[in-house]
Amino acid sequence: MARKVGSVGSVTAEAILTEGCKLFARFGYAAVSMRQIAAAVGVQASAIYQHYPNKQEILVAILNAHMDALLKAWDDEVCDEDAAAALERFVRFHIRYHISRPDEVFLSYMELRSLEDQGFRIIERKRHTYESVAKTILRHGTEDGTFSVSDPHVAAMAILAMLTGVNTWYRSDGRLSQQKIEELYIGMVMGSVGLTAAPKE
Amino acid sequence: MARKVGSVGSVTAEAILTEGCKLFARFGYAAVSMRQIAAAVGVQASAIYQHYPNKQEILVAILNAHMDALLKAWDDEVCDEDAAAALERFVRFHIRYHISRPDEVFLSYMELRSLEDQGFRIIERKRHTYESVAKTILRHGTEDGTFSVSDPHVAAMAILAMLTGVNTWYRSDGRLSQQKIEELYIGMVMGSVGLTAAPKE
DNA sequence: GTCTATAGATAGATAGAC
DNA sequence: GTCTATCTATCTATAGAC
Repeated sequence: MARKVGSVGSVTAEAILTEGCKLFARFGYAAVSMRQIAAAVGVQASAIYQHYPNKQEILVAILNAHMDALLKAWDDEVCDEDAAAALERFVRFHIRYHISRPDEVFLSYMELRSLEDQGFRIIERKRHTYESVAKTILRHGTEDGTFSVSDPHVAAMAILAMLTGVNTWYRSDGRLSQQKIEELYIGMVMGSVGLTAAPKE
Repeated sequence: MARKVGSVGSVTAEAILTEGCKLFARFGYAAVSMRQIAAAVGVQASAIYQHYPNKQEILVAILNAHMDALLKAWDDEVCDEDAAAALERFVRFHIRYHISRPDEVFLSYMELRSLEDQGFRIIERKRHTYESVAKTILRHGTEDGTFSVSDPHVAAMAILAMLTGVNTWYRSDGRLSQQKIEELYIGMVMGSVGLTAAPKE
């Protein structure tokens, strides 16, 4: 058959990323075939190559889009405030953003190993950029005496791991609301950097 | 060729788990072929089937052995002590144990999705058993007033994620000694449960 | 217990029609 | 832009020799 009636390339290209992300997150990059992705999109496998040169580039495109969106979302959120408020803002932002995109988050943590040289370097760089957001907040707060942190780098990695870990147990129909979860984690994060009371509500 | 001179089945069976673990951790379960595992062990692919009925059972055996060893190691360590000391002991234990087995740890977090029904249930049960270790320490410490924790379940998951996250950045030739890392994390964990000073040194 | 050989399925990717 | 058809490679797993 020739082109489907009403088929639009950009729609298919986008659907490949969406469905690929779901499938890769669920079964793993290596375990998912081009035919599976194509079936989820509603085209034949060969049609995918019109939009991406190979399977690897689909993964790179998914992770790239995720990291760009994450960095952009934080840029839109950030404002001038004291260290404690900035940390609280960051905790809320990270939890909210990551909870709402479980597949992208899981992929970007689990499938780094499936990236080949160039793709890996690009994604890794963006990950470091995001990590440095947390690190900078902690360093400023430590320098101005707000936080008691011996090692801002380790503290940033510890806090990020703790926050991202929400995704391993969070269920939208679970016992706790997202709001409540944010409060619990803010309490723990503030405690971990030496603050006992929440800075401002 | 017939049996290799000096070949011993139990040695091969063990080597399949060791090499399989390394390969699965590095490339992912689905991406690793029986031929790759066999080559690492030094036999032909078909020899593997003398020891494990299929690829899936290799993964199950690796994860099972890891979880059993982890639970046993904690059982050997645990003793009667107050909540703060127990939490400190747990933090040190978890970091030390997980840092020394990066491949097993990575596998047991990343490849749960590659487990089929029965294997998944078995491993998941053991993981819950381990999580309940942390949860029980936090609950007791909260009940006797040592800790300020609003939700022991969430706190346990948060602390476990934070501690396990060490594996994502730790390098044995890095800037920080294992001892120093333990101290840093103990400080953060104690802070996160509302304790400011280290309980005992 | 391990080998060689191979069956049978499925993978990523391409060619050419429409 | 998508299709059908197909190439070539590789996979898991088994059969049977030693």
